[in-house]
Amino acid sequence: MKDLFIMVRIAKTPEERRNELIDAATVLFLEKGYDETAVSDIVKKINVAQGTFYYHFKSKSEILEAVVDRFISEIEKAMTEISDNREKSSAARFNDAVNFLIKIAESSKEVLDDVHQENNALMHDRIAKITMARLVPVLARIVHQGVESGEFNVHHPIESTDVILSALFWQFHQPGLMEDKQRLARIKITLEHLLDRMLGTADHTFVLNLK
Amino acid sequence: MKDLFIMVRIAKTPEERRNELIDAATVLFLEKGYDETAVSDIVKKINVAQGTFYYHFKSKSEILEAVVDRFISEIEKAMTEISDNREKSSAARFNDAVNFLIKIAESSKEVLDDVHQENNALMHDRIAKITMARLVPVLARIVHQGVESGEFNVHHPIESTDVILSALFWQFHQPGLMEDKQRLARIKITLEHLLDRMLGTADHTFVLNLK
Amino acid sequence: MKDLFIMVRIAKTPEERRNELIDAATVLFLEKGYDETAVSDIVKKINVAQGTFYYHFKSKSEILEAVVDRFISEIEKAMTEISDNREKSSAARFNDAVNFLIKIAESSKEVLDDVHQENNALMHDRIAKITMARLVPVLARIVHQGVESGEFNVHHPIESTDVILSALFWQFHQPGLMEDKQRLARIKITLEHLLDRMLGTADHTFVLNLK
Amino acid sequence: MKDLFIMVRIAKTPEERRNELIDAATVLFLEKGYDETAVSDIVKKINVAQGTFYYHFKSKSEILEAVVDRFISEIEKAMTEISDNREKSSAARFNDAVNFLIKIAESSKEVLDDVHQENNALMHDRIAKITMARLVPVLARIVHQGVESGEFNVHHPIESTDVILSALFWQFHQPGLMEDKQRLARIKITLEHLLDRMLGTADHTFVLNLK
DNA sequence: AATGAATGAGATTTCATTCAT
DNA sequence: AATGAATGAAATCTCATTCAT
Repeated sequence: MKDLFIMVRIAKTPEERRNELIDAATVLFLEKGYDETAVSDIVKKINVAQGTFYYHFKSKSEILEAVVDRFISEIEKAMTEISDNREKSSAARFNDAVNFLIKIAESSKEVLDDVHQENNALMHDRIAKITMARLVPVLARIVHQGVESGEFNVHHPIESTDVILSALFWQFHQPGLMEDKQRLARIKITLEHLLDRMLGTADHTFVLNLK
Repeated sequence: MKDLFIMVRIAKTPEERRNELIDAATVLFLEKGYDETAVSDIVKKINVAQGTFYYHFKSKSEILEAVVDRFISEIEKAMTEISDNREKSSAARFNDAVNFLIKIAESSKEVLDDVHQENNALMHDRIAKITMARLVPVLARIVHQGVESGEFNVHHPIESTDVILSALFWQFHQPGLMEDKQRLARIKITLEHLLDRMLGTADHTFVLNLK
Repeated sequence: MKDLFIMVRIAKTPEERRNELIDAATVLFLEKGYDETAVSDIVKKINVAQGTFYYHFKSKSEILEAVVDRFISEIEKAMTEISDNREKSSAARFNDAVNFLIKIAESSKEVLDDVHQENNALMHDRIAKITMARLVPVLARIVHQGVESGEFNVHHPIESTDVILSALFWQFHQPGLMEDKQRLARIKITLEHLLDRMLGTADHTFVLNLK
Repeated sequence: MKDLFIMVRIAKTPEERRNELIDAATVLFLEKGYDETAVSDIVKKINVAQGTFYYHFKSKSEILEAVVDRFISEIEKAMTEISDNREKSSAARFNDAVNFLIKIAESSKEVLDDVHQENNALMHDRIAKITMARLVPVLARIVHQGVESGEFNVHHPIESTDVILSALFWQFHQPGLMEDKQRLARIKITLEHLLDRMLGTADHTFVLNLK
């Protein structure tokens, strides 16, 4: 049967192919984790030959880089938009930012079942580290503005943002969190409260989209 | 060279051998990461045959379990001691607990160079998750007592402890943190300050051993 | 816990232990096949140490020998008894012999599920070959006597017996045979009929216990 | 020596390579038995890398399947040809068929020395079972036609064929049979005679090529 | 007679990467 | 740009057997 069909060779622009590969890899890395995903899985998913992969990427780890980069760029872009929205107060923008992160966390939870979540330590770790590195400055700017406008009361904006973001990351990284509604409710209240305290805002300034 | 000598057969009690193996594995997992460590590396390190490993552990992942378990048991034990020290105030005990975690983080940093730290995502992730799960209750008890004695002002002790611990974990997980002395100093001040705010204590209640 | 009990060392006569080991091995070889059975399985089954095995048997294959030998000796003994029963006609004794083989086949089918039956190729093969070698003379004697008494009409008693036995062996070796009642009924009639023809007896001389 | 040369990479069509591998495996399985043959033996025999094997077969057992399949297909094809030869009587065709089986048995005996024959229990068993399943219908058809044309006198063609074939298989499976010329002669006469009786033909209808 | 920890060879399998076409 | 067969190193795990006690 295989012999009856001539494998049609579709040449695309390098960028198109690269993106297809990154798309496939993203899904697989999320589903099965980086280590558990073979290069052969990636190429099979978009029906190209093994060699094609190595035409576009030097190695398997290079595509991880690309996946992570693209993922983060998207987040960063959205975050920057939120941060640049001059129509909202600093507190409102900070609130938006946090809720955006929550949305991201939720959508990736949908892809990852608990069993596979562990396999993702590597990718999650990378994404988290890089995201932190890139997001902290953006959010810190909001904080800084908030301090200047008198909305926030914070000593070290950058470091505080760093600490706040790490706390958020960890919380949303916990498996099963979104399912335990009672716990989620307590976490919501706690986080909102702690944000108020850490940023020196009045109670109930922040409202997280956790339900 | 190795080939010229027939290995001398030294029988030990299973417990001894098991511990030797766990010791070796711990070091290697920290140095090179779990995936990058082969069972053959472990046995070579203590000069036993490959089969010896499988006499004591059913699989490679079983020894990871053992490594993690032992690591955490030690931490838990120390933490419980700190927490049970009735001679100190809640704040002092909480302070001790945090400094103990810092000490652990520092000593594991010594083993892990930055290059290899990434390989450790899996083990770090496991340790972190389990440690959190086991440590949160212990620390939360301190917080709870502090609330009762009026030292702390916290709404949800467990959730707050969870958030605080996650923030700490993340901070100390950051590569190169301990080397950047300036940043470290700012982080120290920030964390101390945020702890005060989150726990509702007077400024400068907490003093972290970060230098 | 293990430390609290002192493993009681029970010394038995070599013959007792040997037999225990053969018993265990027989069951395991039937259940899982020779290759799939580890020496460690055998010793675990009767709670003795690995070394004990090698005190009684030089090698794993030696115990297979022993298992097969004992199995066959039992068959041979029963067969000889049947064959020596001077109160019955040759045809009746031959009939008894065949039915005895059927009984053996049935009882081993009970132990072996179809999945594992394939693993038993080796043991079955051995048993079959040796059984044939030892049983053919015994049965051939009955045939010979039957020829002399005029009951049978056979040219080469030994070779004929050999052929008849091989046919029987194969038939009963077939997986699932005993379950397919319809087929079994046809096989029964066919075998009875062919036996009559091969031995030159009147129709319905032989009645096989297949139901 | 081998280490000094880098293997030249020769790409062939999957079918070619697959067949090369099956060829090599067939010989080795016959010579040493399935268990005793390592995948590394197979690839060494045709000078390809270990990985090449797994590019073409999912597992070692898959190539056993392939070996057996090909073996049997060849037999089946030849048998069908014999069976379809309308120019010969049923008896003549049945005779041809039996002689063809004898030829197969003889040629495989050449490869298998007695010592290694035992290792082949698994493969022989498989081949025998499958061959029986596929050959019985073909031969039974001849028998059936013979009954209709009045050449044979048989009650249950299928079951009778089954019994006859099993007897033949076993006989030719016996080690050393072909070497013991005297015994072979007696077996020849006996089989010829029993075939006549079982199929209800006149004496000396069948002539087996055993010498 | 018995113990059981230790041995070590060897087997199957995976997979990132290469390269001739 | 793409193909896909081939590579080969490396890894985990099994198990018959040994041997000091």
